[in-house]
Amino acid sequence: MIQIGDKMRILLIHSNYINYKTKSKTKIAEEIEEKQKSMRFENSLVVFTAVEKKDEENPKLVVENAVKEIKDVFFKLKADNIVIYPYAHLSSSLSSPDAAKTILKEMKKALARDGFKVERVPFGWYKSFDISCKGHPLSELSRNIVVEKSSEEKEEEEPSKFYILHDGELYNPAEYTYQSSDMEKLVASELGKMESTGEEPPHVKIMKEKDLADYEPSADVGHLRWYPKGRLIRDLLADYVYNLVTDRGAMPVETPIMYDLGDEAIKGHAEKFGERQYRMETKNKNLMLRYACCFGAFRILSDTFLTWKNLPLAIYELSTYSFRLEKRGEVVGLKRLRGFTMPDMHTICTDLKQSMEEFDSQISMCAQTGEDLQINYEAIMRVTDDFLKDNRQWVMNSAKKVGKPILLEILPRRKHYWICKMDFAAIDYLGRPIENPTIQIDVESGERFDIKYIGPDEEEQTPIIIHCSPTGSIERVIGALLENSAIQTEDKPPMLPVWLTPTQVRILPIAERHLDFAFNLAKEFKKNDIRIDVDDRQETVGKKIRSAAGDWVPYVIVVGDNELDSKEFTVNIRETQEKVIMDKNELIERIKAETNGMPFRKLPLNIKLSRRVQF
RNA sequence: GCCUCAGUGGCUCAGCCGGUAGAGCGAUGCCUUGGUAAGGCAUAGGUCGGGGGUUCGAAUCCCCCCUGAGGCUCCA
Repeated sequence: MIQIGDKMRILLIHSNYINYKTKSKTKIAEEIEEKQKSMRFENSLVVFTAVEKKDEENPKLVVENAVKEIKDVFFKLKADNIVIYPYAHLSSSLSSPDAAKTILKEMKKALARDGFKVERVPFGWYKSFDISCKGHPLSELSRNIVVEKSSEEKEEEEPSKFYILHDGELYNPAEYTYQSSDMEKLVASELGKMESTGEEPPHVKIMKEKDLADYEPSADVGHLRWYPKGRLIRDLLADYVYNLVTDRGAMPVETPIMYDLGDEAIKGHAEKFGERQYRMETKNKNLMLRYACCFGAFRILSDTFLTWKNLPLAIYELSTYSFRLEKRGEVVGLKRLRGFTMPDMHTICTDLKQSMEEFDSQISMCAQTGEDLQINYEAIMRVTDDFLKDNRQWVMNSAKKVGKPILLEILPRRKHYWICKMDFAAIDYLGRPIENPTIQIDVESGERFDIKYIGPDEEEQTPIIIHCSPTGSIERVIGALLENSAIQTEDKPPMLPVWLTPTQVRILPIAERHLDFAFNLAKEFKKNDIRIDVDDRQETVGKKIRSAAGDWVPYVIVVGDNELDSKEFTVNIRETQEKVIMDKNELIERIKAETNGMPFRKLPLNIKLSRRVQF
């Protein structure tokens, strides 16, 4: 909720000139230099300012908002400089003089930092002044500087309560006997009891080594470049989620990545994010880059005529990209980025009951992605105390749908837009969670964005909205897969699921005379939608085997004189490290079975390894 | 953002009580025409993250900035 208190008042005058002369000191006068006793400014935007009592509660925000307003006006005019003039008479509830001085000084600093020519008239003196107002329509404006603060900031927060929820019973996390070490790690991390080993998560090195992605120093921190193999995996994951949600009836849309903060609903939803927004100013707009697809989705829904017969209704978008201005020290690898791609589905439901049914079905969808991606998720369900009291039995049943014990967080009161959410996390090599899929029941945005549907009684109703990212961000999925591979190294060779691996089959010809045969064989696989390449480099077989292992190729076939006449091949199978004799069709069938139901894209690399580029 | 640490050929690193760079892998060329995790020889490749300072002289010492890692906090 937004609170609006008393606020700073400013009067803005676009003047031909202003000059002032100090007369005598008051008790609260600030010390000034001789030259400040009398000054004149030409073509100035004069900002008469009264700092109010309430402004003392959040001086930083007041300064920020005042500066914003001043800049807005300044850009519309052709003034040369800004003059901040303390003017107590605008207010009947003044702040303390010290607070006022600090705020005025900060305003000047902030404007100067942004490159404006700005002066401040001495505080606490009786002054005479002359001003010549230009008199055009915009030359006299007054503004109230609104101090907004979200309810999250006010008063001490009561801590949440945490339980392990196992078969409908609640356990104290400290006394619970964990069956899964991942769950134990997740709980430790959630409750702030993680011991850190101080290492870099291994996926960062792997993503570079395998030519998937890398940092882009010429962008902002936390924005990546993706090489062809990484791009392929991203695309396959995008296809995967697209199929997943459209099979369930969601409708894909695409919406802008930036929004006008002049729109009250946009602004209200954005404020929830506080400082983590990327903002940009154009000539007369204050814009933000989206941090999720909510903005576009809600705007579509609020402009759509809906009746109860349409609901539940889901629209889906893959946000290439979403932007969050994460703190510098927190940005790392694929785990925490400032620019990332997130599948984002919004389902609008008639009422809480319908949203709870949908929520249940989306739990199954999220759990399914864990299986398809071969990633182990642990789950956290977070509910407000009120919601739990009213829906205890449903919460217990929903938790069971996860199929294993979950962590339950009970928030004493609602502090976000949701009243119930489920988060799924993979655990990385170092035992830290990577939060991925999420489902949230949103009771606030329907009203904020003026989304309505016609109910059975022909009355307008406000719907409940569910936010869901079935896999979490694409980058985090890849991060989790790579972390998994680092964990796997201990018992089996690291690899990706076959449907996601760039080269699925590699042919190693022994000598040059086997090349034609190798390429012809490769064609057969290609025809069957299998990504295949040929190591045609002039290297020994040993070296080619080694290099195929480095590329995590799941199936490797060596062809030489023996194979030219035979229909059978010795296939090196990475997963089991066995050599198995198979004919072509057996291998094709095996891969088809393994990748059944998963999306396919062609290999975006030259089939000849001799022609490949290293990134 | 704050605290701690780091930044040397494409990659991994050595050199760092000041005297203007070195290895292995990789790359390129030649030789080798091969049967399951590095065949041989040779060559090229570095404004030592950027800027400033101290000095006769700085990769090396000092300051600022950039980038990266870990922690604090939050999240997809």
